[in-house]
Amino acid sequence: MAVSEKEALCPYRLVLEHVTSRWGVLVLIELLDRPYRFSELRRTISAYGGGRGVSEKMLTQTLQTLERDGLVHRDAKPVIPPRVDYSLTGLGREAAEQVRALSQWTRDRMDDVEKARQTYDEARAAS
Amino acid sequence: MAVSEKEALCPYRLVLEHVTSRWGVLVLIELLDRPYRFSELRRTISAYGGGRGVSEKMLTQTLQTLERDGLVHRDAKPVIPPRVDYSLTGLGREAAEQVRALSQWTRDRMDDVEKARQTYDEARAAS
DNA sequence: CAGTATCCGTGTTGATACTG
DNA sequence: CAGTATCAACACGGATACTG
Repeated sequence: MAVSEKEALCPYRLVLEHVTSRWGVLVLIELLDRPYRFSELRRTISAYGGGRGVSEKMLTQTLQTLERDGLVHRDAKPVIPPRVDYSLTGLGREAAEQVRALSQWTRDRMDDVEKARQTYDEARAAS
Repeated sequence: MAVSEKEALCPYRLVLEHVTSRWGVLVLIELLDRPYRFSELRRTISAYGGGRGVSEKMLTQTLQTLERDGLVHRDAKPVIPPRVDYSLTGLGREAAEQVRALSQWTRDRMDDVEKARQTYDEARAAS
């Protein structure tokens, strides 16, 4: 997420980093489908593949940041046990769509990238 | 950039992180305009605003990663003093355009974000 | 369930010095 | 000029324990 001295960065860079942050990307993409509850979101994202999932802490942090930026809407129902639904705001939806597009592109071009890597690695294996 | 255990992440997530990494974003956007030499790129990006600039190390790392992924082309001329030009590949240009779009969107919506933040902060200042 | 608070390992970052 | 190598700091991310 990057929160430290990045307060010193130009504001828009900051938002960009929130949006493109490790978990920010996944949260936005998931919420594009439908609203999610906290744990539900956690499970879904964790199952996403690769490394282990999000810690509660990181998911909380990510959601709070995105909420503060006005991209995510938090709806806490005053019931017991607690129930909180997260969804995208209009602003958030715009961002999420861009992110999804980039993510999609990456998947589409994966073959080219892998090929490029192979070429690169072979070239320097010949040292 | 993120290079550690992220080797364990699904490959496309990895590329996505390269592309959206702190300096990766700026490199791609700058190279969209024209080719740059190493130091030139370093100065331009550093002047970008906010925090201090890229360290040589980080710029090198970023460029190497992007080159390996086939997004950036490195043209090292065998002269003294050394001269190396960096430019986008076709693949890189596609990525860069997406990134620029996202970056542009962020700038455009900055006002809304700032407003949202203010609202958010005020709401919780009333604690 | 949905968080908060705290602590700690480790990776990423960046200064600095050096090389071709 | 265009890097590489080394080292130290610090922030990030996660595990754990606790709360409403």
